[in-house]
Amino acid sequence: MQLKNTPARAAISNFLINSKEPVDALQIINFLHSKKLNTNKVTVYRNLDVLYKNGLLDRFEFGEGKFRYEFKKNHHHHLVCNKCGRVEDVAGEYLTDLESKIRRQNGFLIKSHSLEFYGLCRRCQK
Amino acid sequence: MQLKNTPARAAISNFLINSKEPVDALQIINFLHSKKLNTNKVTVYRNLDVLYKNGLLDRFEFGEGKFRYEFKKNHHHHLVCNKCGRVEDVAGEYLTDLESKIRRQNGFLIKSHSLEFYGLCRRCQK
DNA sequence: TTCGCTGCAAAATATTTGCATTCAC
DNA sequence: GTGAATGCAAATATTTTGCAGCGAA
Repeated sequence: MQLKNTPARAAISNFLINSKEPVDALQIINFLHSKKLNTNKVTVYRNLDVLYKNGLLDRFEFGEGKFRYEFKKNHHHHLVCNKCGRVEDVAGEYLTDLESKIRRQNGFLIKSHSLEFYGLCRRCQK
Repeated sequence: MQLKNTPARAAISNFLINSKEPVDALQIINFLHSKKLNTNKVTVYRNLDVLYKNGLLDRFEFGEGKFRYEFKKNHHHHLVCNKCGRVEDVAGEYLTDLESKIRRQNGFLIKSHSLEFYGLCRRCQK
């Protein structure tokens, strides 16, 4: 499928690119409204879907009952603060040893993994 | 809070204990209905909530947009098959080295982590 | 008897679908 | 012009809340 560059898509992509942490659909909708770009929420969901399916976005769940998206970047994991909700990145570890062990022991062919850490960020420990 | 042993709670707990993989609310509701125990879905959700908050259940998300629960057992991770949807366990690795590295480098205090692998189970590779 | 549990109705939240119209290329 | 994108309304899926009555301990 041939992706087109519409104002809504550009704004959504821009917001995602500039976000410091994975964002959910509502945050995008609120941002667009604050910019007087009154994009319909359906359009936001459809854009997230298309961008995700075309491999431009990564999608995560952090135990919140909703999805969060971020522009694809180097493999990394997330540190989710249980207190303030902030999400920080931590450089990706490929878990290669563990994955080959699983391949040997379970016969399972791993395509991807998802690793999140939960706890207290530096700021919230004080 | 003082937990009581009601028929609904017993049935839900039993189903969770006997399940080979984490289950969602709907699976529990369907099971109860199949047993002619027409427990209301609200009761199921409330039981999951109470059992989870009392530390009897673990709660996971596998990128499906809903929660799955399982009776608490030894620390382990999940192998989620992208084709048939089956979930298998893999013995827990504590990621201790990685966690202390994160503690040092990010100042983040880790309380828990969640690690899921996605790919193809042995059966679905054939 | 008390406090937790349940059912029912309704609401809240997150996401998806149908359809007609508009727009990017 | 064609296929993709959008808006609106409506629907679906998951989960939560209010309230009155019931039941386990």
